[in-house]
Amino acid sequence: MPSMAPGGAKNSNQSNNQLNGKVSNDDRRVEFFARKHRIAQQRKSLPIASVEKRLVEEVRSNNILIIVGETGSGKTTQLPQFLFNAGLCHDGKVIGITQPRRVAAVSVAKRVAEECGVQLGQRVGYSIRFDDTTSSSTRIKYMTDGLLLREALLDPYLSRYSVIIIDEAHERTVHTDVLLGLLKSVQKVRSGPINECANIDCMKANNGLLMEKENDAQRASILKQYRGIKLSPLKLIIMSASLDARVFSEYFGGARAVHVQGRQFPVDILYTRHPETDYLDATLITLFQIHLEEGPGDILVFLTGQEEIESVERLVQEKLRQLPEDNQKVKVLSIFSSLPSEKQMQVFMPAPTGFRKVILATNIAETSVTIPGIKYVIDPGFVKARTYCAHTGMESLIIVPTSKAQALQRSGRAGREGPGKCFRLYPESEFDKLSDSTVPEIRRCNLSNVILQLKALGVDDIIGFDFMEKPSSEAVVKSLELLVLLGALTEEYKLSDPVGHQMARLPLEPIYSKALILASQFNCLEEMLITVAMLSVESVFYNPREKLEEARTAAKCFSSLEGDHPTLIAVYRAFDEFLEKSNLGNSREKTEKNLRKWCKENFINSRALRHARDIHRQIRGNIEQMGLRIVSCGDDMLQFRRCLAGAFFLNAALKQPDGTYRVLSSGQGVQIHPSSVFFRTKPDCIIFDEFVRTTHNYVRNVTRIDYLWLAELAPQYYTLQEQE
DNA sequence: TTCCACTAG
Repeated sequence: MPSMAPGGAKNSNQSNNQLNGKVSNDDRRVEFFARKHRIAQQRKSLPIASVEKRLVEEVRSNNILIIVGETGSGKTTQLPQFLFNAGLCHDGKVIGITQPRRVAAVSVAKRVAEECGVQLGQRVGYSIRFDDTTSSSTRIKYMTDGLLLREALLDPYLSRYSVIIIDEAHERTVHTDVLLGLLKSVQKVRSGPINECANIDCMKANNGLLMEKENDAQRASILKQYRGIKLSPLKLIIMSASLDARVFSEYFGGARAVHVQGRQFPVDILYTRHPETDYLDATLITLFQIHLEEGPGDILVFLTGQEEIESVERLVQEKLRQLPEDNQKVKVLSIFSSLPSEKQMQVFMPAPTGFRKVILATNIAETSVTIPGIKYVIDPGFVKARTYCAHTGMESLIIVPTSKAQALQRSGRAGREGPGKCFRLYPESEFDKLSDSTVPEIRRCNLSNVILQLKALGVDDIIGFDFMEKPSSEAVVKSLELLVLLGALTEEYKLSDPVGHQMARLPLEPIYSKALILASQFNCLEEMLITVAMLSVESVFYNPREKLEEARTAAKCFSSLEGDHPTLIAVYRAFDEFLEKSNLGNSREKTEKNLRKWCKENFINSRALRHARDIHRQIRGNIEQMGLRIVSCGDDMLQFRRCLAGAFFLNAALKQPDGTYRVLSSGQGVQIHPSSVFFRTKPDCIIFDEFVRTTHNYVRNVTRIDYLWLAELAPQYYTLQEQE
C-alpha cells in the first residue's frame, strides 16, 4: 500500500540513525506527536475528564465552590486547564493554585505546561520561594500557600487573580487557614466598587485589610490604583479530601460542594484483634508475616522518628540473618527528612531481582513523597507531633495516635499501582475512637509570626478575625505579649514604626528579624545574618549512628568556645570559602562533586547548608532594601554575644547547682541538648535558640553570656521582673 | 549522661 511507503522508509531511516547516534527532525516530530497523543489519551482517561462541562458550569454559577476530589482524580492538573479554556482568564487575569509543598507546586506546573504544549513560564508557571518561573504571559500559576500570603502583603486584593484554588485544604497548614480567612474578606471586597469611602467601610466590615498607615508607600500606591475602580469578582475554589468537606462548606456559609471520583485500587484493611502493648514488636512480627506468607510486593512501614527507624532497621537485619537463606532476600531502606538526599533517593530505586523492598519511613511518605511499588502498608497508628503550650510558650514533640484522615492517607499508599493491603496494628474499635482529622496547625503552634503578618495586612482585631478554627485566646495573648516585648507592636498592639514594619517584611521568625535589626546597632549584622540563616534550616550536622565518633571529631573543627551560634558561623564560612575556592577554574560538575565530598568528610548536611545560603541571599537583599548597613564585628564575638542577649533575652537560663538550668522568663527547668558545644562544659549563664521537649526538656543552640547584660540590654523585661 | 515528625516565607 502506498501509505506504507513513508512509514517503511522512516523505519529504515530510524535504524540508520540509531547506528549513527543521530536523530533526524522527522523523528523528533514523530516523537513529539506520539507524546502529544499519549498525553491526550491519559488526560481523557482521568476521572475528572468526563465532568469538565459540569465543573465549569458549577464554577460559573458559584463564587465559592468546594471540590472533594479523591486521590488520582486529576483535579490539580485538569481543573485550571478547564477554567482557562472556558475563558476565566479574560482581561489577562490569572488562575492561582496553591499547594502546601514546594515540590508539588513545581512538579504539577511542569506536568501541566507539558500537557498544554507550552514552555514552562509562558502560559503555565510556578512561583515558590527562591524560584519564580512566571512571566507576564503566565495565566495558570502554581505556587505555595505561603507565597500567596506574602503576595497579599503587597497586593491586598490579589487583583491579578480571577480564580484562586486552594488545593489540599484538608491539610490545614497555618498558611492555608490564614489564607482562607483573608480570601473570604477579599472576595467580599471585590464584589463591590472600590472607592475611598466604600473601600474603608467595606473593609472594616470584613475584619480588615484596612490601610492603617498611609506612609507605607508601596501599599498606598496600590490603594490609589484601585480608587474608583470596580475590581472584578474573585472566584474561590477549595479542594479537599472527603472527610472535611462539610467543615469547609459551613465556613463559607453553606457553599456548594461537588464530588469528583478518584482512581485508586482497593486496599484491604486488616486490624489486630487486641491492642498491642509494644507497637515496635508488633511491627516486626507483622513485617515478617507479610514477608513469609504474602505474595511479592514492597512493604512500607510508618514509624515516628529517626531513632525508631534506626532501631527497627537493626532488629529486622538481625532477624533476617536467622532465616533460611532463601528467605533473606529483603532490602531494608529508610527515609526521613534529615537523611541526606543521596540516601533518600535509594528508596525510589527498584530492589535487586528477587528481593523485596522494606521501607521504614516517617510521615514524610504520607504525602510528601510517593514511593513506587508499595503493595503492603504497616501502620502502627502513631505519629510524632508538635504541640504548643501557650501557658509557658514552649513547644514540644510528642508521640500521639494518628487521626482517621491520616490512617486513610497511609493505607491509600498501598493502592497506587494495584490492589494492596494495609495492616493497622490496633483493633477496629480503636480506629472508631480516633479523631476525624488532625488538629489544625494553627491550634498547636506559636502564633507570633501569623499575628505579625495579619497586623501588617491591617487586621487589627486578631481575636475577632474570621478564622475557620480560632486559635486559643491564651495563645493569641501570649504571642501579642511577645511581639510587644520585641518592639514589633506598641503597647496598644499596633504595628510599630519602623521596627514592626521592618520585621513584618522579613520572611523570618519575628525573634530572628529582631536580632537582625538589633545587630545593625551592634555592628555585627554580617554575623547575625549568617546566624539567622543557619538557625532557620534543619540541623547542618549529620550524625549517622554507625559513625558517631567520626562525626563528632569532624564537628570539633568548627566548634567555638563561645557557643553554638559562633560555631554555626564557622561552618557557614568554611563552606563559603571552600565553595569560592572550588568555583575558581572548575566546571560546575566538578564544583558539585568537590562540594559533596567536602560535606561528606565533614559530616555536614549539604541540603541544609544550601538552604541556609539561599535564605542568606534573600534576607541580605531585604536588609539592603531597608537601608541597614551590613558590617562585620570581625573576631569581636563579645559584641555579637551581647547582641544575641539583647534579642533572645526571653531565652536566657541560669546554671543550677546540679548542673541543669532554669529559664529566667518561665522558671522552666532545662538541660543543654547533647548536640551543643556546651553539653559537657557548662557556663553559668546562657541564651538559647529553642526549647524542645523530647525525652528531657532540652535547649538547643546555646551561647555563653554574662548575666549582667540582661538587665542592661533588655530593661523592658528584666527591670520589671525585679520590681515584682 | 546523648539527640527533631513534616511544611512554608
